[in-house]
Amino acid sequence: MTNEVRVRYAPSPTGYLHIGNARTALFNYLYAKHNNGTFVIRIEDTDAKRNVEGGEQSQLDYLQWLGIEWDEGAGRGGDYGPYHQMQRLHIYEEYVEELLEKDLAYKCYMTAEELEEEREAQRARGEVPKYSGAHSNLTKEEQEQFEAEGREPSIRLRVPQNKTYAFTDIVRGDISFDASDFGDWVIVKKNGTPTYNFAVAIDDYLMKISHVLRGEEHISNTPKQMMVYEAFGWTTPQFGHMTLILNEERKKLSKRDNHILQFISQYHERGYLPESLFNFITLLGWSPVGEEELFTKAELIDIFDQDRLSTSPAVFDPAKLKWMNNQYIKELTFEEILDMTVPHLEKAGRISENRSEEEQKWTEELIRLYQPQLNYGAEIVDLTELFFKETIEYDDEAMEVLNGEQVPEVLEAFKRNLDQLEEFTPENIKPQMKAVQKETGHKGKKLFMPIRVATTGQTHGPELPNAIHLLGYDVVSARLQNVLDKLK
RNA sequence: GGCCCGUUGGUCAAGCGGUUAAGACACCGCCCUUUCACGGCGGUAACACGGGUUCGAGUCCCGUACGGGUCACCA
Repeated sequence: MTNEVRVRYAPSPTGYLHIGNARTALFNYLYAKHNNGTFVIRIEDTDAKRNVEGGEQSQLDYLQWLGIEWDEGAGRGGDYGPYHQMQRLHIYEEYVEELLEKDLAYKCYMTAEELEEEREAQRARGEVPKYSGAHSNLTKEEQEQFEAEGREPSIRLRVPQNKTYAFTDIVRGDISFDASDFGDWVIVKKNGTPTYNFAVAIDDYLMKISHVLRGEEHISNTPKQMMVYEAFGWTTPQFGHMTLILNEERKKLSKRDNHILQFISQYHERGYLPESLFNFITLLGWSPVGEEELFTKAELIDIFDQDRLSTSPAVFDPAKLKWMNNQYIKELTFEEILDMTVPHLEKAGRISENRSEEEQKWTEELIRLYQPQLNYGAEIVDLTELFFKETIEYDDEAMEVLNGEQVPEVLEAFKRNLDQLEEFTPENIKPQMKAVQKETGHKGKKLFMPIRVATTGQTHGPELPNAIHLLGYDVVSARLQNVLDKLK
């Protein structure tokens, strides 16, 4: 037995990579890299009905996009393959045979209906539903009888009674389960494929997995897997169960949640950076020593410490992710920011795909205007809305500004000055404000806010002379006139 | 309902028997900017409750409450 750290992430291709999956993969990755271990990816595709087309590839692609690389497994090969469970059926068969021979497992011919009846009856009696063991001691003749009826058997593991399954969880410490809470459970379905808890145990053993880090929802699967190890006389890996990630309703993040973007692909599409997602997800359920929160992948690998995994669930806060992404965007070059924003403007139909040089310049100036506050690529569309609206509405806050008594005077003067401008450039526009100040005696908020609100419709917005320039003389002039008319 | 896990500000969280109970996001205020954004500074805000143990409990133990997970021939 070596001390080599080997961990795995074992997705099933029943969907796409979502935050919860990514988090599990991430911590396994960090643990492996921190300990110079091996990170394996195994595909658990035994539920053929639920597998979705392209799911596996998509998950692997997004893992890579996040910067989570694996050393062994799906798409990469290795010494312990194959890494798809459906290609390992012959392996499970051998082990099942062994259990059958040793009478540690047996064939059960009960139908789904019979089992359901049994459970119903138990519930009616106020008992916890649990397989009764009705077929645990069938005679050869009885088995043949069922076979003759055309029944297909499933195979169940004999669960030892009067036993406690205890383990020391890497995250939570000692956890134990009473074997009597479990009935003999199915290890091979009627269709011949192994069940999750069985295949996992076999594979983790054969792939020499040393540490199993997974979500808290697997705690109650652990004793079942321990039973398999026990049946074969194997020693178990170390288990560690990480906290769940919750939505703002404090429920496990589920695929049908509409408050929060669930899938990594959605963050990619909206223009989040993989580095910030990596950083952010790491801080969900784990905390570093010290007060710093922004870390590169290399730093995280270096400082990762499984003892600092937390035991209570974490609510996913999109606002903090935005902030963190903004921090990463600030490190980008302007070229990179263009790459992450321009496609969104194109897609929204705000700018043409085949832009003239002039439109390109305008676009770049527009994006530069919002660069400091940009949280994610797609946000540029909302942020810049005022530049594409025909008419603007003034909300209460805006109206309050426009109702100031100095407003008509300021706007009139400003408009008059703009009218006389030969070149409508930011450099020329700015002095006009100064001129209005001199002329009317109003300055600061009293000067700028009316102009800002009248031209942009917002009390918060981008650098004013540039915004006015980008809007163009015609629009600005019309908007100013419109407000002046209204105020009369 | 049984079993399992958890409970420090709105959220993420530090804390590992003695602290003025960190820090971050969000929120609010001030400063910078003649406005806005960025940035800087500051503020509001927390140990679920009840019993123990202890000279001393956010920290240890036991209950209660609340929250979550899981109870498949899904993974």
